Amino acid sequence: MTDPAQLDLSDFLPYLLSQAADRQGGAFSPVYKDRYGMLRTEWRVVFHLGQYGDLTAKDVCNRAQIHKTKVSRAVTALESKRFVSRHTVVSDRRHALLRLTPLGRTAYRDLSAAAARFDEDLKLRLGAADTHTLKRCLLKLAGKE
Amino acid sequence: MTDPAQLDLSDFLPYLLSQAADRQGGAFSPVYKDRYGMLRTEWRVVFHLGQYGDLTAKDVCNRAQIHKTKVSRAVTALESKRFVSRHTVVSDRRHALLRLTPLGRTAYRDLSAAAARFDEDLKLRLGAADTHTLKRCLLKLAGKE
DNA sequence: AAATATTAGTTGAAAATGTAACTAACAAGG
DNA sequence: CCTTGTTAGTTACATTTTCAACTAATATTT
Repeated sequence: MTDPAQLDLSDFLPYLLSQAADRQGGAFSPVYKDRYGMLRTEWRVVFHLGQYGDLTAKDVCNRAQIHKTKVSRAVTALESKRFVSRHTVVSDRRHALLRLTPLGRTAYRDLSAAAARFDEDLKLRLGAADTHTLKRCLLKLAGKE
Repeated sequence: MTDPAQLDLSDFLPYLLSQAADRQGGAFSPVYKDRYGMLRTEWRVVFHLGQYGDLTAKDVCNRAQIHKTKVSRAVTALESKRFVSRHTVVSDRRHALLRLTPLGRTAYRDLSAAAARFDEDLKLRLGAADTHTLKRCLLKLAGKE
């Protein structure tokens, strides 16, 4: 019933990517979920603010390639959990800079340390050379080469 | 404001994986969406049935690592669109084998050919050697080594 | 064979997401 | 200024996903 003239499932890159992303994303999610009650998008916003300093929601959208409605909702949630505060820009009141609160910063440090360990672990499993190639390919496929 | 002692965002594998998966998955989705009005899970079910022949919903869940409720709803949709038919197993009436209809088989052939072209294209962009390493790594990360 | 446990699959309610329409603030042309 | 256009961000509504409870069929235990 199989059709060898066609593609092998385990050879289709979008499928492999999504399987690997689901699995690894799922393996990491308990860290931000259980420790801080964050959703994935919230954790990403925190990650970006921690890495790049204060950003507007728009900046986060552009850098992380997340839709503005998702970011908007994540920020609202992060604000109500006191991880992030908003600061309207006086010179253009359409913009609001997002800033980690002390609580948010603590969470960021903890989470990014956990992420670094997680990543280190994967590197050990894959080997340095393959990890390097893998990340280079993924950057390309993510459209950020 | 950045924190170099911590992890670089573009180095965190789960993040890279999800970015690459989103991008490539998004690039392929118009194919099954526009041509056959399928959702991603529906396309995956069709893909599995086309590749491995008749399977139960449970089989699809196991192979594709999709939750049973998602598969159940995808199958209902595929059935109403006449891509798939159900066949209760007489020896154990809890099971129902899923089978592509002629329409479903035609769709599968078309889609898997499109997928093969898509994949071939990516291979060209990444190069054969990197593609090979990439897929090997992804299989490992997907837990299917 | 009756009671209990498992397994396949479905369904309903709640949460999350996507799409489109919206508001508010600024910019630019007339 | 005053229409028109653009940009940042929110909100409303429809679609999807998730989680938990459920049904139906079979297996197991007593």
